[in-house]
Amino acid sequence: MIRERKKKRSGPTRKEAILEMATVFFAEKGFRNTAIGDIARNIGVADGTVFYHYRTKEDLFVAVLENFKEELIRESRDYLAAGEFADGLEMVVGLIGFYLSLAARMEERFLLLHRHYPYQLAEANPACRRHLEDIYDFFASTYEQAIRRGQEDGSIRELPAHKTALIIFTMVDGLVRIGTYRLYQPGSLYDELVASCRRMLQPDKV
Amino acid sequence: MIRERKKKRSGPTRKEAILEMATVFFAEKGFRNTAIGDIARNIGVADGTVFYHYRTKEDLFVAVLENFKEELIRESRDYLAAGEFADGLEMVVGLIGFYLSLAARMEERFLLLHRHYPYQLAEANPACRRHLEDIYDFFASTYEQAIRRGQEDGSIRELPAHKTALIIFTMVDGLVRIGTYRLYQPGSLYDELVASCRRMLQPDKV
DNA sequence: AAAAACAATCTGAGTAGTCAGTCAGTATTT
DNA sequence: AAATACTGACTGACTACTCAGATTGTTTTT
Repeated sequence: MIRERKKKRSGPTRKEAILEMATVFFAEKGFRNTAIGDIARNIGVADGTVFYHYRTKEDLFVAVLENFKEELIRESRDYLAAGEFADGLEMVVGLIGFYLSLAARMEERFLLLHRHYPYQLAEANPACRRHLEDIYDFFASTYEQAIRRGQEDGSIRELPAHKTALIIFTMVDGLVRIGTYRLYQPGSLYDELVASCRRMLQPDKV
Repeated sequence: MIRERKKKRSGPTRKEAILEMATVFFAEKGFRNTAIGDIARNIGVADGTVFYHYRTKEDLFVAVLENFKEELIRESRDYLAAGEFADGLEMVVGLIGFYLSLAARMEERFLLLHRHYPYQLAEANPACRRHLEDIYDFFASTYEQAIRRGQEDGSIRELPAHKTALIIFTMVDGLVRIGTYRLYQPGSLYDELVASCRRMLQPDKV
């Protein structure tokens, strides 16, 4: 079989192609409903090739999760580095908008986090658990920093920063989930969500 | 085989036993990871018996969901009928507490709603979709009623009742989910959640 | 430069296992 | 006798993973 050279920068390597295709399938159909053969066939590769690069299906899943985590965190860091926020409260609002835009842009991949499988796997697989914790810790601590900043500059009232961060993150992530389920049309909730958070965080008027 | 009589009130019928055991397995292990044989073996019944009462595995799942929906709504109605609330805001707070206690009491069954499978099935299976919509509509509209009542009695400010109801429900349900995943210890978030909601809903002090 | 040796990558038929659903026949109830 | 409830061996389809051998890429030797 004639195969394109691959080390010489001609697109993704096969290992990368497998990871990408696996991401699509795991997100869209779930772990159990994805056959290794689905992935292999879709990139024109033999089943065995998948197992050459990833020891087991589970390993492949964890690699997909790790890859997604890294992209998530990288993009978020970029946003935070570029963004200038008037105060802590505006930073919280900015983060909410960013998370929602990220979820819209990576809609398919976010499904990975909104399925039950990874959390189940996390109980038996420490690597999986670590990736999930990394993701949640990253966002929770980012919200927390914004809240503390707001408390210093007076845009946010005194309240437990960590707990409040978790509550806001839960809220925003829940909104994304509702959108995915298509039980409600979600888009219109954004403005109200931001307004609710402002009321929740702002100091009482004096 | 000697079999206990069943129509004569000696415990659940076999059909009911199958439904119960299926609930446990679908909730705990998911649809795809539950084999009909698991259910049958655990109640000492042949595989064929399950298919005698439920045409397919999918039908059985929808029956489980319907059953859960009915219990959820029945219990909630009982709570609402019994509860006396000082005003609309206290009713919202009461509902939050009730939902969390329900989720704790039916922890296993709530997993049914926190898996992705039912929402995926809903896209192809109208009965499944209807049950999910019934559940979400019920809770959303209950919160909405409480908010409207609060707006009449002055305990809640002017805000879009329906959207706010969805936001609060999302928040509370998200809290339950976080608890299930065991990534954070959730219990301690309850007080802060209620405090956040009060701030979100209360009129500005004048 | 060609050949040979070595290493890395890939292949796909094969294995062993699982499981939803069927059905012909048996047991129980009415 | 008829209807209903139940059985469990069987079928057909699927699938994770293996492995012996093929192909390709790189390095060393001649």
